[in-house]
Amino acid sequence: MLTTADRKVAMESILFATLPADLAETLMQRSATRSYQRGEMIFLQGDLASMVHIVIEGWVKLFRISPNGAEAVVGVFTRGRSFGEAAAFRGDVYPVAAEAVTDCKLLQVRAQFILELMKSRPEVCIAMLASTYRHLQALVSQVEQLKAQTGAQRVAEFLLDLCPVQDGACTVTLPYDKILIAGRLGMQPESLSRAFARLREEGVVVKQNHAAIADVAKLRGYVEEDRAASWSKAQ
Amino acid sequence: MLTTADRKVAMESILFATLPADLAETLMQRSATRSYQRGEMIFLQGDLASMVHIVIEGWVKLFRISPNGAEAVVGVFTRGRSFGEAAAFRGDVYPVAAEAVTDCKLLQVRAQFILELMKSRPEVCIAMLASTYRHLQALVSQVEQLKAQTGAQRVAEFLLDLCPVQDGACTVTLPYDKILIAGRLGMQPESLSRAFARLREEGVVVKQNHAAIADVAKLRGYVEEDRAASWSKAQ
DNA sequence: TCACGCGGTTGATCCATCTCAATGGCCGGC
DNA sequence: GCCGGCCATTGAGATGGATCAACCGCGTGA
Repeated sequence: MLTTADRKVAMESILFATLPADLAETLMQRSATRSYQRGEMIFLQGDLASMVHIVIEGWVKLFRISPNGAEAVVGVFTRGRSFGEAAAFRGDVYPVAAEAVTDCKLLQVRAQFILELMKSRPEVCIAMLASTYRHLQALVSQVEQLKAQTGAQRVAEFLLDLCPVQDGACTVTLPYDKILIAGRLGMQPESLSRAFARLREEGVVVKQNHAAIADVAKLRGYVEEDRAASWSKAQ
Repeated sequence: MLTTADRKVAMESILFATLPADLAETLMQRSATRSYQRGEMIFLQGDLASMVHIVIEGWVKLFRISPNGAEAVVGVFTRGRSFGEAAAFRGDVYPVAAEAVTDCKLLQVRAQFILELMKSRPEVCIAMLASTYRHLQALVSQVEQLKAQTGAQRVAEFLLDLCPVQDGACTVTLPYDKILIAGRLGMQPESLSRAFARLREEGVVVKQNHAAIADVAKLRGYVEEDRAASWSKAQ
């Protein structure tokens, strides 16, 4: 059931935010919410895609199992993020699998409804393109990070993304457990642990699921350091 | 100037292929081609995006300069591939830079024209979504490869993508120089060289810009091997 | 209450890749 | 034809991260 609060989250989601209110309302009325338990699969890689999903509550992990059996986390989403649009609009199969990493609640919209709406209202298209664009952006920056940054730098950037402020001190809450953070950042849990240890000398203290950053601007400086620079510092 | 052959390439591009012929024609007439020399910048990361680009001829590299100065290649495109859609439709800035890696010719369409067309013809939207989806797919699989495969496996997969056949022997031409291939695969030129050397024992012989694959199916097997398996083989 | 399992940390070691350096082949200009 | 520069390859050493193993703290359930 969609509560008023749920409705608000959905309306502010990337998918619906740029949509005229009446259209969003129509879509929502034709959609269902569904709850998943932690660990439950939402869909599998290769499943036929008929739904677009919007996270109302909780955390969802998108990942791919590569032929050699390794798991690669492609995204970790929480409230307001939508996923599955691209595949669902094409009536294609999902290129990734989705799993609930906490108990969670999703709003699921039949892609067919959206497609029909698109035919009559072009602004729906723009909204859909906008949300796909967000995913594209996120992936581009993920590729950049994987290719051009060390583990500790990726962790630092991850923390900065959680940070509400631009400078000064700040404490952030780690949104999900460290194993998943490690996966999201493309490393092993042990390496994440060591990355945190290394960040300690950059003024980051992690305790439980909280990270205290002494100086946000300084940490950003660390992310922007290249290897040569960090080497010269070590001399 | 658009020759008949150029026109054909554009019509078969991801962007136009799913578009009704009359619409594609309209767009093409309102667009210009432009040639770039090897090494010339097409646009910079952060430039205001007003054009959608379609490669008619040659090769284009999309890349990001990360804060620490390292370059991360996000894509390398040739004829029929379009890029810049997402940013241009939003009137946003390009999240990546584009450079001609060979002399090349592009068809450049004002995003504004496409947007106007979308308002009257919803099928245009679907075509745009489809092309954005292709980019998304490519990025997802790039992330997977970076996270879950060794360098030599990524190189092998790159070769297999170039392969026109499913099994047996095959010779492929490396489409651009090795430095760029290395960048595309997220490694240094030296590492690419060593990866080729390692693939020699999988039946791959590289000479100049040609790679001879003795057994395509066997190479695919190598890609799907995980580290444990290759380790046990070494014993 | 205690044993157990799980998430997380730490240590030791190994392996892949980066970096720096040297060399060899190819091509274009003179 | 020769020279210089660029690309590609190879070697040696440094480094980051993975892997394997041990260990700690905590919560849970018998």
